[in-house]
Amino acid sequence: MNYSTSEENYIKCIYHLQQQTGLVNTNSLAADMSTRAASVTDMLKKLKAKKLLQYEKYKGFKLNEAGKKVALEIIRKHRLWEYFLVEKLKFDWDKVHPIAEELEHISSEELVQRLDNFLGNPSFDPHGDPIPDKNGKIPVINQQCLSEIPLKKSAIVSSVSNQTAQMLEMLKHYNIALGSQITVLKKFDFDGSLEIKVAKQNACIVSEQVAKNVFVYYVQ
Amino acid sequence: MNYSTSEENYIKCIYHLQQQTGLVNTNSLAADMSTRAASVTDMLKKLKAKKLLQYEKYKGFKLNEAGKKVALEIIRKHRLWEYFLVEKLKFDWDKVHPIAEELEHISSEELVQRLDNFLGNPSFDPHGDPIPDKNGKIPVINQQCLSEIPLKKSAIVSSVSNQTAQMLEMLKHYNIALGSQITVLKKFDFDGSLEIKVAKQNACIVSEQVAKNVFVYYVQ
DNA sequence: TTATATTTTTAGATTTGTCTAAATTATATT
DNA sequence: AATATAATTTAGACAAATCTAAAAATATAA
Repeated sequence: MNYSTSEENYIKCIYHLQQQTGLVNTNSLAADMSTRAASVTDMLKKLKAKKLLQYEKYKGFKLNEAGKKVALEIIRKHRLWEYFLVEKLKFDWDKVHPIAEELEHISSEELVQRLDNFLGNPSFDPHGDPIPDKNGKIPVINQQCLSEIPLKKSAIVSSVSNQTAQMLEMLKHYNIALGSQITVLKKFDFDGSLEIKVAKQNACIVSEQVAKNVFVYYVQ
Repeated sequence: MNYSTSEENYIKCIYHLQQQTGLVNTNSLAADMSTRAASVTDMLKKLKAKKLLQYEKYKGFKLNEAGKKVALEIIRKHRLWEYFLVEKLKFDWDKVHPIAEELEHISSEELVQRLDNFLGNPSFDPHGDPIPDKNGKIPVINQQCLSEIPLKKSAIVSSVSNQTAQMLEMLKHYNIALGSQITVLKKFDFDGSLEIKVAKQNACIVSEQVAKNVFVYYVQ
């Protein structure tokens, strides 16, 4: 089956919302898609007719297994292209999202598979988000929020949940990137800020807000 | 200015047709676009309104300078992506056209420029067609048809005008690729076929039909 | 040069995806 | 439980891109 760009954008967006909330409602999807609730209702009917959606009028909705499969294919393409843009074309990671939004709708399956191989079958995109494989299987990583790890335990940065240009700027300043080694030295109860050591640099202090958006996994 | 995928496809197609015929007529564009004459007329009005087209009802049409500039940007993207698909993703050259037809509509200018640099600023695509630079300048090559070059003169294959899978199969069999060195040893008046030597291989005979679709340039 | 054939355009319909405004259903409040 | 508020859907309209069928313009041929 082949879906329009618009259908694919809805599918992807529903997927992300239902990951958080289980059932999705019309208004939140409209907000996330920057469109009107009436337009969402129109599309819900189409996706239900195409058997991608569990949907009862006024009762909320979510993708069924077929819908999730389609969503994961789109997400796979999006993240592989993001990886390509950052690793091969040397884009800054905060610039690649809108371009990947276009590239993810290129339909050739062979293209995706060859791109995957060309890139060395990466498991995570430049933001640390997992890249589903061709069967829709998502690599899992045992990650924890930087603000919650024990003191003195060495950890590696695996993803960043706030992916704005402002956040990138901060992380660049701290010299924090995906793969950076971090140890938390002290937690200040006053404002929740942390004293951390990034790799072999001098210790520094990050705000609770920053810490809550940085995810890490343990090495040892 | 930003154009729809449909508009871009028309612009590109008009460009190719007017390269051959000067003025383009409705029916031939409809044939090349696999659409109806009425649809072409509709689009011509739009492109004229957007000041890309010289068009008088019933009198034929052609792109003006602004239209040609847009066409060359699309062709540039198409050929850069074809180069990427063949050189980096290892697609066969007869498989890449439909994928490049999709990729050429990705809008980011920065993407095109970075892709160009990543590929090493190639001048010709995998079919030997010239890749316009960012200013729309097309590299010229002094090429001649294989069927018309003098005997014993060494030449390099620069492009192939018939780009079907069938042709590719023949050329693969003869071990002829872009960049191959060819010398014509003898011309048979009986059927126009040529005895040629490809690089350091044994001499072989190609039909007039093949020879007419292979273009070369001289080395010395 | 008149009649015929071909090409091109117009008129009006259709599909997809969107919208506004109004109606309907669900939820919250008193 | 009745009513007010919020969420959702329906009805009807619109723009883009296409189509068919008919009309108009141009080209060709007797």
